[in-house]
This record gives sequence, structure tokens and C-alpha cells, in this order.
Amino acid sequence: MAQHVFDTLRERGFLEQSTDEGELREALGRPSVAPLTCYVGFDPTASSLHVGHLLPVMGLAHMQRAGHRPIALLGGGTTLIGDPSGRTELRKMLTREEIEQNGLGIRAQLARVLDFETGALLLNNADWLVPLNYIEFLRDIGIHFSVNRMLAAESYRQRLETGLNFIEFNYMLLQAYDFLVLHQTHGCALQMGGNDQWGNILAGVDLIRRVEGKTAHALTFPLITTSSGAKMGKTAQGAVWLAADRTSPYDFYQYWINTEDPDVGRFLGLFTFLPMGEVRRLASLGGAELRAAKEVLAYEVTAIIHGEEEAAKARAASRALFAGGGDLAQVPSHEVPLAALEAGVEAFVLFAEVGLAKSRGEARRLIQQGGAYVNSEPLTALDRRITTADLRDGAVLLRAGKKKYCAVRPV
RNA sequence: GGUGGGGUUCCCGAGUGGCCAAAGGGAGCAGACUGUAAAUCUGCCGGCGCAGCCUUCGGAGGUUCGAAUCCUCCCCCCACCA
Repeated sequence: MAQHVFDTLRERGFLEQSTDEGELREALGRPSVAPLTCYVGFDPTASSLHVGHLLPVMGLAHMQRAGHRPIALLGGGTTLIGDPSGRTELRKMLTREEIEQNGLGIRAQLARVLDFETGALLLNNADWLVPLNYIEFLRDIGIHFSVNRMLAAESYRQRLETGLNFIEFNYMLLQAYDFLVLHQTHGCALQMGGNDQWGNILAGVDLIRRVEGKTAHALTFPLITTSSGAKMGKTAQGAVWLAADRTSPYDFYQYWINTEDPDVGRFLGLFTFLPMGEVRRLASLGGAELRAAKEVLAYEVTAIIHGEEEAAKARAASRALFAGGGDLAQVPSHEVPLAALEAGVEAFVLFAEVGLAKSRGEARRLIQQGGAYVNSEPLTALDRRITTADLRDGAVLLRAGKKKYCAVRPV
């Protein structure tokens, strides 16, 4: 007898809050006879999802694996308005074309985890939000919302301190309306999302009860931060993308292998499909042993997103650079004209050129502080010329600091 | 529409005529210590073939030997009032 998906989610760490557990369990209890349709919303603001989106994607995947029907809803309509939350900058307004373009990219990524052939759906709320008539919307939907109650919501209470504009205030209605539409057209009875969405999701549950007299459910995931408090999927270089042309499989792999110790077990549960027995075994490894668990984590997540082959390549490169042995051919590389190398290129120029330093000035500093290496030898002189004499197996291996490598290959 | 307060280097935030490439904090980078982890300590942290030069303080002009700092106009944000 398969485990109840609710227990799976709880055991793996997906559960933050949900509406009545008994009712929700029952609704999810008979997937073979009565599969439940559930949805998660994604904003198509870029043509790729990033690591921060991974948790809800995995949540949908577990639902599908348990026999339910997941819907990924692109917030194309809401993106069309632009969202002023975050107050530092208006979310960029996108055109329909851009949004459609982004949707294609996102669909391809979701397809690695969700099976669109066997029931998963990708929808776009622009399809029903754009044709909306304001008067009708107010009459049919707006009437069900109490401003008093909305203002009581935690999310708005905070925003009232700093300022809340009308568009933002309306997101709750639009999101509730999405849920209602999905309920009516696809029988969707569960919305999931990050815990910051709790209020908006409940508004939808409420609306469905008022309009349809039916019970719908809400389930939220924890908002993940690393144990030192950093947002998941954010690095100084920006987001860690799922698209290979934005974040290479190697960098993606490295992101995961650099997971902080206390996060390894949690992340294995959330971001891989490994059985929990195995997850617990890996997480219990102590001290330096834990690196083996991090390698498994990095490999598994990379394999889910980029496929086994790319994951194996990334692992080979990573081992070659950090553990010795392994396959140097997979190391990130940069091509340089053979003629330049024959003439010799000053080290600080080369480091800047291949991207190991943002500017020549930064490359200078790097070298002066003793953080630059050529073929694992520390560089001592700024203007040391890198030439064909430095080639080893057809490449010069540059390193900045402890972790950033680049193989320079002449062409 | 009115009144008041603001826009400073990646972020927060000092700076009201020369001592300002601009305090302090955060983030980031490097070194030491390590385990491709965390914590800690030290250094760095606009650009440039860098003891010098160049470009920054919302935008455009102006005053001055000299402006992030003063004046004019414009753009944007916030608060209160309407």
C-alpha cells in the first residue's frame, strides 16, 4: 500500500500549513478512483525558473507521482499588470509575446519533473483575466470580499506600514479568482504555494465556498532559507537558474555541493526523490563525511534538472578540480586565440578576460593577495606572461581563490 | 492639486563648498584556519599597464580657483492634507 501523499509531503518537509487535515487527507486519499486536481502559480517574469521555484515544482511532482493531477499556472495576466510589491522597483511589465515566450521556456523546464503527457497541465491566467470586464468582476467577485477582512491579513497588515497600492491590494482578488476559475473549469480543489501565499490561497478557498458552495483546500510550503539566512537560490552573482544557458550544469552542481552542513538532510528530502531511508542515512553522516551526502544531493538535483548525462559530467569536472583524478575535459573553459598565447598574455589581463575577475583591477588585487593560480601554482607577479609553455594537456588551468576554475584553451 | 521630506558608490546609510573615490554597516572577494560547510581573525572592496590619471553622488544647466555639497529648471519617490 502506497504511502499517503500527505504523509510523503510531511515526511519530506514540504508541509507548512494546510486547511483541515482530515478533509484534505480524504480528498487526496483515493487517487486511482478520484484523483485530485491541484495547482501552483508561477510568474512568467523570465524565460527560466530558478532554484527558488524548485520547491513548489517538486511539490507538484509528488502530487503527480501519487496519482493526482497537477496544474502549473502561469501568471501571465497578473504579470501584464506589473506588480509593485517589493517597493524598490516595479516589476517589469511584460508584453503578451514576452510572456508567451517565457511560458515556453518554463514549460520545458517543468517537463523535466512533471509529465504533461499523462495529465499535468500548464495554463495561463491571461486567458481569463485579460477578457475580464471590470464592472462584471466587481459585481460577481468583488462583492464577496470584505475589505476589513483583507486588511486583517498578515500580508497586508505589514504592507500598510510601508504603503500599499491598489494593484497590489487587488492581487488577492485576482488570485482567488484564478482558483475559482480552475475549480469551475478543471475541478481543481487544492492550491499550493509558498507560505507567504497563505492569505491569498485562503481567499480562493473562501470564494469557491461562497460562489460554488464547494470545499477547496490550501496547502503551503515553508519558505526556505539556508541556515545562515540566505534566500534559497540566490548568490552574489544572482539567481541560480534552471536553464543551462543561464546557469551551466557545472555551476548548478556546484551550488548544491556547497550546501551548508545543517541544510543537507532537509534539502535531500525536498529537492530529490531519494527514499527517506536513504536521505536519513546520508544526513546522519558526520563532519567531513557529509561531503559524500552533498555530492549525492548535487548529483541528484542536477540530474533532475539537466539529466543524468549532464549531472555525470558536472560531477566528473567537480571531482577533477577538487578531489584530483576525474575528467578535466568537463571543466568550464574559455577559448583564447593561439596567437595571443604564443605572444604571451599578462596574467592580470587573462584573468579578467576569462571572467575570473570582473575587471583588470580586480585581477590585480586577486594576484596581489595571493589568490590567483596557474596550473595550481600561486601566481606571484602581476605581469607574469601566460604562454604556450603553460599548456598542460592542451589547456592552461587558471584558478581564482579556492573554488573558481577556468581552463583556457587555445584555438 | 497643496504642503513638507527625500533621491549618495551592489544594498542600507553618513556626508551641506576644498582634508571625498566619499564615514559606518551589510553583502562580496582574497589570505589564515578547514572538509568545495559554518564560525573566527586579517586584508581588499569605481575604472585604468595604478606612487599618476579618468569617471561617479536622480537629469540638464549655472555660480566658484574648486561642487555630492550653493543657485535654476526638470524627472522620480515618500508622508500629511485635499
